[in-house]
Amino acid sequence: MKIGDLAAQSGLSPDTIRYYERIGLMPLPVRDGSGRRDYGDDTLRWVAFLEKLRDTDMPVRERLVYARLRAKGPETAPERAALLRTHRERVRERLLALQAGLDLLDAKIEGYERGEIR
Amino acid sequence: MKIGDLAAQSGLSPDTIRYYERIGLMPLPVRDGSGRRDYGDDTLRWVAFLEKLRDTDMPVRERLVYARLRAKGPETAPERAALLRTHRERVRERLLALQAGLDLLDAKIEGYERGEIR
DNA sequence: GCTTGACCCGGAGTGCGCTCCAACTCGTAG
DNA sequence: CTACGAGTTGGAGCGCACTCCGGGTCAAGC
Repeated sequence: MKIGDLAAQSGLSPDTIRYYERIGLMPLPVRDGSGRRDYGDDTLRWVAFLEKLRDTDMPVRERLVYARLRAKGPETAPERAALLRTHRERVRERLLALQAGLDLLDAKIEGYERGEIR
Repeated sequence: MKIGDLAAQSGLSPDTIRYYERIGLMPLPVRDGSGRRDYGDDTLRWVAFLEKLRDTDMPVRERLVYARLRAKGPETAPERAALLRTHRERVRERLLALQAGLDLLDAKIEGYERGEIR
């Protein structure tokens, strides 16, 4: 799989993929005969997971920590789990805050609909 | 209320308040005898509302549109309501995505706990 | 009367997460 | 054989949302 294919299938741009590689989020891919990046399906799954983490607002720095632990080997599994648990707690809080915001919006829109807001 | 008091009560920094004023998010406050900003409780309520919108990821640009409509007068109420409804839809989607992310985290952490992840 | 601390202003700087660019090299289709 | 599209690199640039800075003013407490 070339970078363009990975980009198409992951939804990231080639530039973003190279950027992720530069900062260490993605492992250095093998290169084909003429120096082009060649990816396997494992990479696609990894990128997809990274995107899920991003979607939950995990900052790049933290995804980086996770990536480095993963690269280090299976013995880092407990650390990775701990990292995910910490992050999960933040996601839960964010979810609550967002729900509160949604409730406020509902109330505010209600107010507009009743003509109570000037 | 001086800018420091408003900052303390709203949780924003004085710099952020002045920044909001510069870009038009906040109305120009009255000044006391020596040129200092003097705020009333109405401003505190407005700032609090702005923060709630921010907490739901409404971008500054959009809060600005809302602020300008509000400043324009009561006849813009329908437009403001429409803006909030559009935003609410985005918040709902975000909430779903976040919930999906949370589910994934749960599953992943489960996997780590079962020792299924290398 | 002097120091202190809060405020003023305009503008520069910061951190994040990309995104774009120029200049180059390839492999393939016509 | 050549034109094209997709890839390569290092580095610059961008949009967002603040955040900080320097140099100044002013009112109140000691």
